[in-house]
Amino acid sequence: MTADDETTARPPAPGRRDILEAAATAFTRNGYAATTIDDIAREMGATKGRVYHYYRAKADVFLDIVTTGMQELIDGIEPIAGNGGLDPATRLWRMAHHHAGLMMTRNSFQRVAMRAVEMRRLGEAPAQQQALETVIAMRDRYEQIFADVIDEGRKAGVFREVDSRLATKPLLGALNWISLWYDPQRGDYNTRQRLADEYADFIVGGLCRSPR
Amino acid sequence: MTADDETTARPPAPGRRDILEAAATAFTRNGYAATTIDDIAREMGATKGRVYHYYRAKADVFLDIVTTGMQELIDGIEPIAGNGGLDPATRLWRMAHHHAGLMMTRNSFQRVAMRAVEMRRLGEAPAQQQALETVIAMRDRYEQIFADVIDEGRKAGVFREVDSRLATKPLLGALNWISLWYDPQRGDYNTRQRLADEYADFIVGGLCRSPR
DNA sequence: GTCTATATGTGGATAGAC
DNA sequence: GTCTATCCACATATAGAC
Repeated sequence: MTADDETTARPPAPGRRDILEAAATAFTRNGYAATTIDDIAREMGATKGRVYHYYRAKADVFLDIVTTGMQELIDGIEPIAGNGGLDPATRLWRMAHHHAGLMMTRNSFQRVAMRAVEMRRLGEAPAQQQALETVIAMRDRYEQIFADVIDEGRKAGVFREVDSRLATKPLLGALNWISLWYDPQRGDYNTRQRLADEYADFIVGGLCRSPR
Repeated sequence: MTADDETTARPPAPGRRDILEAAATAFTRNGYAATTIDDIAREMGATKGRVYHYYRAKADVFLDIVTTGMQELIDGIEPIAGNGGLDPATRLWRMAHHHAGLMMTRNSFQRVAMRAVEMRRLGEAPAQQQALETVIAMRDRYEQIFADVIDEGRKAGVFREVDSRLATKPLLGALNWISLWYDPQRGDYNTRQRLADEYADFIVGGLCRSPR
């Protein structure tokens, strides 16, 4: 294991943290293209000199938010998916529950991360293009973790006969959509838990064999 | 019923159709803010003079796409929701199926429409701001149509005990997400039907009483 | 109705003071 | 490490020819 493992993003350095938080908030408010570097700087009570001291370009700030967000997702569900002591339906329920939670508690980062995946290009720089494709690859890996658990449940007979890879689409679509409508200002711990419960029930219910 | 009914958008005039199609394609590719009027014009083999002959501003083009897309959604499901001859689960299944279909066959319009709802502002002009809020209102009405059918099914005992309004979130989230990953270039009629079937099954299954 | 200029504002990125 | 000042490219929107 090297310190520069390609498939694992490390948390951002302390100096960059404030910038990422401010930028995530600003991107969430107005979207990537409509957000200016001045917006980001103003969000943290500074000027753009500060931003450009830590990042070469706006796209790099964006990519750092996105990879951080994706890594948070992966770190959260991998231990659940790999817990062989639990049956597949329970694991899927907990994975969905955890994912839903992150969409709320880490709303700005996750909302920005969700947007990145639908982008095709992110500018002229080939390095940034490659970074964007790395993010897409992280998303694919993430979907595959869900697909594997679905396959286990299907073979065990608890889930319907579905194409597991395709089945992740409505499942994660429902969950990801939370990042678009949930208002992080509102709601306490309990309401978030109840909401995540509802989502997890809905998702596992949608995959289980029909009662008829 | 007046010709200028506030709650019903009419289809765009013929001269505007080409512009909307081109703009929807361009917005889908690069997003609203990153798309230039030149991009839109180039998309239809013209120059910006043409666009500005029909629309005062880029935001107006955007809003015309969005209201058209939302109206297509409403027109499609209202007759299904109002069909008293069908039980609630069947109606919900068909509504979900139809919605899924529009996300694929009308991908560019629907993808742009989905984006509008998450926007808070769309520029400085108050008229555009008001138009954006009208779109949000259309979305709310649309969600309510689903919520009403869910309530019927809940009272009839076929659906779980859920907050119907909240239940529309995972349901429509799963469906709307299609617009983000589906590639309209690929897939024929049959594959679209199969996909819509899967989604409708998943959604109705997620709301039905658990088999246990 | 559609085009080619062009006026005008704005935003990403850099240079260099402190 | 943070700031101010500035360059330069580009995009919206307009004016006016055809």
